[in-house]
Amino acid sequence: MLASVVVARALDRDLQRQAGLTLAEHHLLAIINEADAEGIRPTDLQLLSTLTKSGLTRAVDRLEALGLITSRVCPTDGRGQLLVLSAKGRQKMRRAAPDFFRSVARHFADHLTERETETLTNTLERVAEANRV
Amino acid sequence: MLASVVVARALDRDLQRQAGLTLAEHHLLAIINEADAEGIRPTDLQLLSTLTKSGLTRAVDRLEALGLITSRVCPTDGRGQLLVLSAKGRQKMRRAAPDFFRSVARHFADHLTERETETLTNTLERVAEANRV
DNA sequence: ATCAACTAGTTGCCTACGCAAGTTATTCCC
DNA sequence: GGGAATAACTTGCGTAGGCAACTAGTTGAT
Repeated sequence: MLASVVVARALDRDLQRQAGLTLAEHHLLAIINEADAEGIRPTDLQLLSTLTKSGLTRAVDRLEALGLITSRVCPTDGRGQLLVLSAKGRQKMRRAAPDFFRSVARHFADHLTERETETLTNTLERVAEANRV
Repeated sequence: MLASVVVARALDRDLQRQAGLTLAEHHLLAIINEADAEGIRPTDLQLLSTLTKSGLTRAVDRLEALGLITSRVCPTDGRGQLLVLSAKGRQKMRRAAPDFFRSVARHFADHLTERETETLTNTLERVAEANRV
């Protein structure tokens, strides 16, 4: 817990200084960025993010207000939305990437051996999965 | 990050139901409980907690208002305090312990082998240490 | 076709907590 | 021993985000 908080805080600080983004914002943008071209549904986004439904609604609203993503009603399900990065959002992510990678290396990855990284990834994925409701 | 959030949420939910404590509160109480008999200073507490200075001030205030800890001015440094568990606080922790251990096992520990636990502990301690400012 | 049961998101309300700027006590230096 | 520099908290302010209750759209059973 301590490690996760301390790393999150460091990444957040760097991101805010270097790209004007919060770690949470950056994370959502990253997930959306890697998603299908026609967009991602908030429900699917939630599975990959650390936010709850309500938190996600508001975060998405903010990102949209910032002009970094756009949303449209899902054509196959009128209740839902499809989210995509705007041009501005894609640019922001592209420009933020180098600094972000350095930041992750510096605050996290550089402190692990390859073997440890592998163990960490495996076990923590399993733990996360086990607690998914 | 996802694993830490998901586990924290599960522990928090269980603790609130079973002991009426949040995970953050429980964690602070646990640290204070394991500290020296004459008490612990907020500054030292902070090193072991996930909170910042200001967050800690308020959390301590809340715990004191709940009657779970008591504070007195540190005799050797008038700027600081010494925090100890009250009788009520010690009782609370004692009663919460069995459920809490089960909760930790269920949501976290049971999903790891001994070897993995060791790796995790080592690497994450190192990471936390590296980011301590 | 209709109505119940479910699912996707939203909103009201509330609280914890971070940041940065105070305040008071301490230490250090000359 | 007096005054700058530092340390230990505290406080004002702002915001993210959780919970629970709501709305609206979808599905499934009869």
